[in-house]
Amino acid sequence: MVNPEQLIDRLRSRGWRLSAQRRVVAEALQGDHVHMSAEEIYSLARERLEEISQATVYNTLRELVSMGEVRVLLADDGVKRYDPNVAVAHHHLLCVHCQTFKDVHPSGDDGVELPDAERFGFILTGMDIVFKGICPECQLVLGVQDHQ
Amino acid sequence: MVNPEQLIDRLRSRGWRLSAQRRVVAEALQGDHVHMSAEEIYSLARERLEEISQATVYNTLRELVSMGEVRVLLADDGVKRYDPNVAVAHHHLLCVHCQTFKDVHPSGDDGVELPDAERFGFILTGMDIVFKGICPECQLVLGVQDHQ
DNA sequence: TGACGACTTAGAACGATTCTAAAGCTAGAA
DNA sequence: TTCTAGCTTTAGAATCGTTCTAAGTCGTCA
Repeated sequence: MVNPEQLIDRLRSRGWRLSAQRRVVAEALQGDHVHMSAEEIYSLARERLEEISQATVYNTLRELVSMGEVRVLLADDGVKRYDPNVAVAHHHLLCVHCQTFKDVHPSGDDGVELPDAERFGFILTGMDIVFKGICPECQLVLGVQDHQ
Repeated sequence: MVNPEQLIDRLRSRGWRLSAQRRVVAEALQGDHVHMSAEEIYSLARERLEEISQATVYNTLRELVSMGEVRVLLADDGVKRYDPNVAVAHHHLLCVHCQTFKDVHPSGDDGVELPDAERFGFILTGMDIVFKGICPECQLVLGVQDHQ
């Protein structure tokens, strides 16, 4: 598990000016949540600092992403989710119904390679694996069963 | 290479009513293009059928997706691209600069597995692998070089 | 104290997509 | 052939997440 202070500590040590607004956004991110949307982060931040504006949440998130401290995930609904867990390599499991992401560490992922003939002259910078499925809560809602 | 008539043939044999508008959308999809956005498909369709409306393009694409004949890809810009090549299993290579997708067939992808302990009770329905990189055209634009 | 730069804010603007309500087509019945 | 019911198309409005704008606030350093 990630040290809950990690993100804020990293930001401080990078000399990032830590206003009250930025702090509540960072705190919301590093809590033990699934990866949240900007909207969810906004409402969580608001519980702690009522005056914070949506624009500040968006500004802060955009800045954290461009600093490389937070990663953006796009669910199938097109809405961005924010993943603060950049320090540890991992992939994702997405519920196709409720669009929730979970971090996962698949086996065999280091064996995946793109043959030269399929690189089309690209400079490769990364690879993401997304498993898709239906989470337990949505299985109940949908009335589906896991036959395995 | 996919038979260029495949998509339209499949649709016809499924009893899908093939209007002029739907035909030009399907033809645009199955041409030898990279995976296009709705906007790009609209302008291509328009070259062949000037009166076609944007709404029809969106309606048709949505229907093709829900029929399972076309797959949606979300680039990092949040804009949907449409992949008509559902018949053959494949993964994707995305240019992080121009957001173009190419189909690829990595090696070792069948060795990737999610351990039981990491499934969190999900019913798994699929796995997508997306390689990211910079395409040759964008390398020129950006002035970066491939050192390998 | 003043001034500058960084940060925040409300609200407008934006862009992709979906919705709405009306009009147009088409296949098959009469 | 004509009629009709249902599917399809249309323009434009609406939606929603996100970004932009321009003004206001704050903190820091001289």
